[in-house]
Amino acid sequence: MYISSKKTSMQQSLFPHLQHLIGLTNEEFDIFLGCLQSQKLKRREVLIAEGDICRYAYFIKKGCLRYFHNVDGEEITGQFFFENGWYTDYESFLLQKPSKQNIDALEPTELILLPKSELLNLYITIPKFEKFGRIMAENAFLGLRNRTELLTQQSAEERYLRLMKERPKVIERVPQHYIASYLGIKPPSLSRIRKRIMNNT
Amino acid sequence: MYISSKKTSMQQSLFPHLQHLIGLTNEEFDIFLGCLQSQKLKRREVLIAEGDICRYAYFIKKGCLRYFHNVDGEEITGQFFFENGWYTDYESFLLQKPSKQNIDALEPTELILLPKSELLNLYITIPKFEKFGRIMAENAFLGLRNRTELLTQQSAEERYLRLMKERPKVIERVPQHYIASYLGIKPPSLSRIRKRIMNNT
DNA sequence: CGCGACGTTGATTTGCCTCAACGATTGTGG
DNA sequence: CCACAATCGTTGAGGCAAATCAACGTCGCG
Repeated sequence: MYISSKKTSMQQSLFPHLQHLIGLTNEEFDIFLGCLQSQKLKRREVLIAEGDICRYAYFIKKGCLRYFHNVDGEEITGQFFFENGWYTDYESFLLQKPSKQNIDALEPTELILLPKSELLNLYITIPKFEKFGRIMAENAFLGLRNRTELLTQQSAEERYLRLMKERPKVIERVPQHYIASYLGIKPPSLSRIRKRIMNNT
Repeated sequence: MYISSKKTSMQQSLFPHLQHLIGLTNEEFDIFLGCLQSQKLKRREVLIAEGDICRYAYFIKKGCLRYFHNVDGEEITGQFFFENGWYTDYESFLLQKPSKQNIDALEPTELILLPKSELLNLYITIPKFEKFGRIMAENAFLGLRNRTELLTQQSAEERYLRLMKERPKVIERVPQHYIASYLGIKPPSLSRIRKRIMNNT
């Protein structure tokens, strides 16, 4: 069986991922590959800035993204995304209107890009991709629901403990002041909370 | 053209809604109608309790639903839904696992029910419904995103002002202590905020 | 080296919570 | 029809967690 070099480089992560999701044939996967582009980001490089229109869904091959928005000149971090997951700015991507948020890379990051226009074609040529789009939306929903639930947790300390338990990757790989922002508090407060936790164990 | 009495009663709200969404033919809409059930709720009646598995997507024909979950015996209100919109407990509906939340009616409410099993059938028999499922998920996502954004707003007063501006229906129709819970504060605090706003205008 | 980014710590302020008491309104049973 | 309870919003007093403001130490990097 012929396997393109592009496919070879991607199949470690993307192919099994999609295989699992919607059970593509090799032929269908080749069509899919034809739609893709790729992009690398340096640490701190901005992928989407506020006001941009998001025209891609991104598969994170390696690295880490975060999104944030500005309120009164202050960055509010909304979420972190790690390798082997999809990310897109749903609101902008779906409605093709200017993004309210910014996305940047916290580490050197490698992305695979699926343009919206190609996705719309895939919906038609390979109807299975409707399922793909649906699952993407559902996952985005569940991720967001998780964070909202976290935010409604009472005290900042509880929120931090929960984050430690549920997503240790975030604690390990993300600078502390971003975590503070994600939890809805300021860096000095997070520092004190960490101190308190250290002492109580 | 033949129109069933059931369709007649529903088409004012549901038919145009779906027509707009995915452009069903009359034939397809009839199949869809065959899948539906209906249900009425009194004020305060519970639709889904924590631990239940949500087996339906609900179209709200009339009335108002809210969902909430319990943290340490306290109700945290998560969202309000009004007539002419869909609601389902996505996490429970998608994964068919026990719901973490409760849904009740804030007013006498009339619902149209679409069972999950029927929806899965529709995905197969009328592939257009994949689009329906996708749009439902997308809308659920956008609604949730709205609330999360609201919660990350700094002060409770700002959050309340924004809610007033963006969803006056909530202010008009929902009892104040539910609004307080939705904004992440306690009723006495909301009362004081309202007082402050009255004086400053 | 010198600068910027990041985390920590102290002193003070503040926004919201808690607890409690009190009207106003609505609903209900005698 | 009235008496009573339940629900809901308001108001006051006091407390606390996190914000603010500011200074300082450390690390990494051009």
